[in-house]
Amino acid sequence: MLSAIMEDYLKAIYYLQDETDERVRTSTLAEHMGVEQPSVTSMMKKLAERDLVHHEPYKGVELTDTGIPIALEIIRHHRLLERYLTDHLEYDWAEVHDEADRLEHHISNQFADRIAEQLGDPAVDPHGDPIPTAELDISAPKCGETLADHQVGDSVRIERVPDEDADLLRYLSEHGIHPGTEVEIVEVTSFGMVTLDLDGGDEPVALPEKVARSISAQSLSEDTS
Amino acid sequence: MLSAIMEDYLKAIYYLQDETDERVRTSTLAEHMGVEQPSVTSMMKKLAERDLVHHEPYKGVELTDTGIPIALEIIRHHRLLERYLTDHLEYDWAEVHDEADRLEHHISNQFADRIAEQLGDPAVDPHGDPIPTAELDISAPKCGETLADHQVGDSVRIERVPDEDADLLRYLSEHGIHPGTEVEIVEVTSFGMVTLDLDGGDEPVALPEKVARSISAQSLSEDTS
DNA sequence: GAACGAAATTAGACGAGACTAAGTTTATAG
DNA sequence: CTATAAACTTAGTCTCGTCTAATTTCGTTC
Ligand SMILES: [Mn+2]
Ligand SMILES: [Mn+2]
Ligand SMILES: [Mn+2]
Ligand SMILES: [Mn+2]
Repeated sequence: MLSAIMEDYLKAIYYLQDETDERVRTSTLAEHMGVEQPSVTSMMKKLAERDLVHHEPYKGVELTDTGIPIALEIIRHHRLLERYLTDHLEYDWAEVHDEADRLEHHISNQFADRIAEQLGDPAVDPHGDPIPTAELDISAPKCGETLADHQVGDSVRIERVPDEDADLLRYLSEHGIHPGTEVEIVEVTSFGMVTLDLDGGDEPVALPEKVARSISAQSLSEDTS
Repeated sequence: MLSAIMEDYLKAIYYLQDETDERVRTSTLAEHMGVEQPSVTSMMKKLAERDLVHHEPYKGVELTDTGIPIALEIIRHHRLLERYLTDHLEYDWAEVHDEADRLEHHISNQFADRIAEQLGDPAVDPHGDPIPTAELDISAPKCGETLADHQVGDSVRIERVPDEDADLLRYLSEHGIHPGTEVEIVEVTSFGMVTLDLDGGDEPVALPEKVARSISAQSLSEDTS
């Protein structure tokens, strides 16, 4: 019924809506999809026509109750595929995003359910993002705190990393940083460089503050359990 | 570079060319693709433009040396996917064709190579069709003899079955007929009904002659080895 | 070898999804 | 409360892959 392109728009709206909790703006969507604004406006009309989004002209769009489960279905496909590619097909986590971004539109729900079963219904994808269940329940979207929100001296556990920049992912995995890794923040410079010490020794790892702000991390304080 | 649709045309031309060894006619292709003739003509122009087919107006098309490997790549994807779906994801062989027919255009060669490796580089797909290697070598396209070519009393081994009719595949597997099954032809009626006896006992299986002609089968005579 | 029917091609249109250029609306500043 | 810049939408065009209707070519028959 829906084209792959329409599905990608719905997915993008879901992500952006999740981030800001406001209506998603045409310009934001255009940038995220890599198209010009008029393309977005025209697509929003089509999606509104089908009751998948509510479009308030000049104000932005949001997913309707019909649109949300469709977006979640695609996100489920995407994240299950990523998990499957890394766990069963020896893909590097830096390579999985593009492959999943294509395949997510073309696998059946049956395919998704079968690989979920093979994987033992995993809760998160290789980058730490939660995988919606077959009933499309999704756990806590995003826990808020990032590496940049902590102080020098804090010990934190990496929760999730952004999955779209392959170069960054390669850099991170080369330096042993995955969801689950425990690190201590050892330096934050005035010019925006964050340095981490890995639990497992080795060299400290430096990250631009912009990157630090894109990586979720939770305090390792007493009340962690 | 090529759209999924273009790939499907190339694949169709390969199949049809393989069957008849002549140039493929516009009408044949139109029927196979489920489109009208002018759609085929216009697509053939585009493919000829890119040197993937040679189009002799009013006579038909054939794949060029550039077009053949592209068709074989898609066929490799298709058959590997079918094998993978049945062997690793518990699909029934009647369900795999449609899923593979979509995914074949969207998986990378890397994905294909990885599942080939996991499967141990299988030579044939679940329906008995040969799988091209990563170097795009393909073994004996089609051995010629079908169930309908044998006499009453002959014992034969099923080599391959057509993979596009899910109902037929369900019927065959319910009656224990797969590539590798050994059967004896026990009756051929004047009104086109072929009856088989399975090696493993049970009831005889009846097939319309049209179906019998679509199933490859090799004599189990002495010189089989 | 002319005529006819089948097969193929050309011509023209449409929907999807993109673009550029031009016109509106909104928000913000003075 | 008006002026202006940014954001958004509208208008019109393009390519892709399809369609129907009209025309051309081929192969065969008389
Ligand atoms: Mn996608
Ligand atoms: Mn991911
Ligand atoms: Mn296909
Ligand atoms: Mn097959």
